[in-house]
Amino acid sequence: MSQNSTDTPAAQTAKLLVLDGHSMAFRAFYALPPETFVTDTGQHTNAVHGFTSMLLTMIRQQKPSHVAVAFDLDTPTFRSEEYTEYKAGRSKTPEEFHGQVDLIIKVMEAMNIPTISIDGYEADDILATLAAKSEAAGWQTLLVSGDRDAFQLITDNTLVLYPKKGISDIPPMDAAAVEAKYFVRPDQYSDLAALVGETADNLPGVPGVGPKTAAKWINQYGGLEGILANLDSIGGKVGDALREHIDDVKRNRRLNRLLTDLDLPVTLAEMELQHPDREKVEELFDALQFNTLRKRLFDLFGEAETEASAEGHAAPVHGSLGSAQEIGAWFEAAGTATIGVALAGETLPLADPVGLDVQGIALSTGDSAAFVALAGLDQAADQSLAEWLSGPAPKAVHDLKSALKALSARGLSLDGVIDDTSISAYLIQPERRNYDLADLSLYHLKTPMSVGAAKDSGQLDLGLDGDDGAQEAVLRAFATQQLSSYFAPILIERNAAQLLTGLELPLARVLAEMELAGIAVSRDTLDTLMSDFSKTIEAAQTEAYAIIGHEVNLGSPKQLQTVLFDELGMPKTKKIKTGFSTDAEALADLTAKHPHPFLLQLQAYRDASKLRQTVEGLIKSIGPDDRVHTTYAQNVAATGRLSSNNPNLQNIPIRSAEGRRIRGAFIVGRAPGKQPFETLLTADYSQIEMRIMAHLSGDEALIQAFKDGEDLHRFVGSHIFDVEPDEVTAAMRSKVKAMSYGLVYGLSSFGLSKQLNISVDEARTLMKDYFDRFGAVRDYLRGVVEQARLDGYTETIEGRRRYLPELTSDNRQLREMSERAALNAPIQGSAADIIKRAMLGVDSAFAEAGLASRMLLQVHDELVFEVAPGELEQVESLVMQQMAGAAEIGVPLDVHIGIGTSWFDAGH
DNA sequence: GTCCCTACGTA
DNA sequence: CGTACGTAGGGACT
Repeated sequence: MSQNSTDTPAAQTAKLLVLDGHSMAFRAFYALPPETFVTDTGQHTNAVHGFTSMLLTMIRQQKPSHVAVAFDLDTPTFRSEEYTEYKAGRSKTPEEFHGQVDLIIKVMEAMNIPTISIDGYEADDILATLAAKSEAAGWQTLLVSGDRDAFQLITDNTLVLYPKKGISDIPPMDAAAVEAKYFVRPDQYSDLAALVGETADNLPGVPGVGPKTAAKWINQYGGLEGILANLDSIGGKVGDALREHIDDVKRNRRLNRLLTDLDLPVTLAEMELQHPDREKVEELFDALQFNTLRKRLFDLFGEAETEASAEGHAAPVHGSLGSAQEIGAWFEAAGTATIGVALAGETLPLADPVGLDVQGIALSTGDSAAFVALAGLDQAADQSLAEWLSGPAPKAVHDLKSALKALSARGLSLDGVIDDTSISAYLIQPERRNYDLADLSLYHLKTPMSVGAAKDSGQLDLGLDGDDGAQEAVLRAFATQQLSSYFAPILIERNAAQLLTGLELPLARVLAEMELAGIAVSRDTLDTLMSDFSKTIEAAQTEAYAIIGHEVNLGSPKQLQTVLFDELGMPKTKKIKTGFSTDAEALADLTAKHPHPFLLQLQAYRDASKLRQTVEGLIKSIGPDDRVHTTYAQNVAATGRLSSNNPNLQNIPIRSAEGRRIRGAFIVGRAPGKQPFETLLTADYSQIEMRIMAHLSGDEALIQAFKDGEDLHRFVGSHIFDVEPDEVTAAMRSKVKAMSYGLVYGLSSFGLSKQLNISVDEARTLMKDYFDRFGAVRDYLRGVVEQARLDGYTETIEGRRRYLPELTSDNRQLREMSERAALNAPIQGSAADIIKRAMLGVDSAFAEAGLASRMLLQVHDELVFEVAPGELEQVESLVMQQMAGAAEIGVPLDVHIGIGTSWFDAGH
């Protein structure tokens, strides 16, 4: 325990940081997903990454002068010798954890940080010994451990960091914190733990005694010794239990006492924090594929140098910007770099199309961040900000469409946007389910979107700790900037840069306007429908109950199964996970085989309930402007289509007469403060997918048919049934239609036979005849899958990719599903490309012509417009022109236009 | 409250 | 055993 004088630098600057390596590695392991952190060689690195990241954060935050890491060994310890069950019952370490501790030790070597382990003792004993040495030298000590036993070591100069869950930014525990939590002093903590027991170490305590009782006794008798001396005077059931388990308590206390007098192979002085071995770090981090961490590490150690040498030099502007001068200076300093922009504010109710009440704007380059609160800006500052936002300076945002809507409510515009990371992430990975910024940051940058990580990059010293909204926005701005610069080369490599800049980003602006516009609805019409559908529902319900003689929840498939298959003894339908299907197809089947009045009432109930549900949803979403504002998602459909939600206006009924009535509730509206619009106009592509199929396959016969403007299905029918076009019957035509569309989805002969209610043989013949006549289509469909297997992706006419790794799966079901997706994606996706192109064209054409008419809805192959008075002719011609001219695909793009004061009327 | 399942509306 | 979506209720779970 001797302490020679060379071990002792100036006491006021020395601060020792010691980590319990194993326990922190475990914490890191469980905090980060192992599947995200794996090298090309298959080595998992999540624990290594998390551990290193946490260490860097601590070095940055705590600024220790000395650092060491202690590890347990696998060999027995004096504790397991005394008590063989010590730490027994712990689950085996997960497969993915293997090898990671060795890697952590290598990282420590590269960073010149000593690692210590001692045979027969645990890491916590090393921590205790080091704390004692440090204490004796008059240093400060920070111990990082996941073991609560370390609390006994807390003094005025020794603190313990006990990371709760994962690795979070929590302050170190001091004596006051221990007392607040456990009601005993740190030096009494081991007494308390001995009484209560420690599950993690498999040390049972006194049954029925928790921290509260233990603390009470300790405070009453001064500690375990006092309790032992007064054993007999402790009453109650717990007193009996204590006496009964007193040997356990004594054993616990012997085992949880940490040793402070180990002989260590390293002196305190040798723990002085040094510069990392640059070469070793480069080599190791290359192997581990730690690119972001490498930068953080070198930034951290590089920064210390520059900070020291650059004293008196103007640091980059950090912090809250309040004046025009500050704002200008920050942009000046930022130069021409792309700046991440994120908004802070209050989320508005779901029904409000604006979404967010903007209160501030966060900005971030790679190494400097700032926040501008909108409130309290003087006119000059306001103008300076507005000009920058609407100017050409390159910006990256996450979710451009939302930002545009929110800013427009503040009279602000946003230009110069070169990236929307929610879209670029989608173009890179179109199957991903969520594009939350924090998830993308973790997945792509391997960096949690946390205050700690940002601070390590020199980003967050803003003095904004009190303002969560601002701080969070700065974090988002930073993560957006980082992601954007990470994505930029990937987008180019994947041929997606043009798609982003030339199509999706401009489209976000068009969609923002459509969402803000919404579409007018007639509340009266919807109310009428509501009551009509309700009447149908009630009548069907009453009848159904009467028929079976009791009530049943007609909306419960489970209860219906009982009625249909048990009570009414109907033949079994197709099997589903929870029994037998009661879906519409199954009910139709049953009606054919086993007619029963209950089935009719059930179907009537189903139909009307579905419609009422649709109407109810619409009524709920009517805004104060008597309009419904949907939200389009640009990054949901894997094929490149848009999707619509809140409410979904892409699935408003049209097939049944009753359902179609709902379209009558969507009506022409009036612009605020202006005269009413004149009419609605719908424009839809006819058979766009078949035309794309003709184009992609290059089938001359199909192409010619489209060029000649023939009735496609009649034309195909005449070829495969070998009759004159006017001899194609309705039945033939509908078979051909089903098959043509089916092909686009990868239909099998089995599927076709089921759909058309014909034999599989007949279906097979039908398909063979089709492919005999249109051989290029068959060749194309085969080729698509083949090519996709080779490339790993399919491509649309705009180069939009869909990645299909499962085309080579051993699992047949997965593989065949991917094959069908591969057939469909280029066709559905190209159609999506074309209508998106058309939307941009229409938007520009309207703007150029100075029209007040506007686009309201997109339904995959249809656009809905509100036409201002006197503009009908122009709108019709521009829309036709832009939609038909959206792509040159060797067959004409036929556009059908309808006009009317409601969507229903316009659709006829 | 959350999740899965079934069902069903659209292109 | 036909692609792509969003929504809603039931029912089982916490």
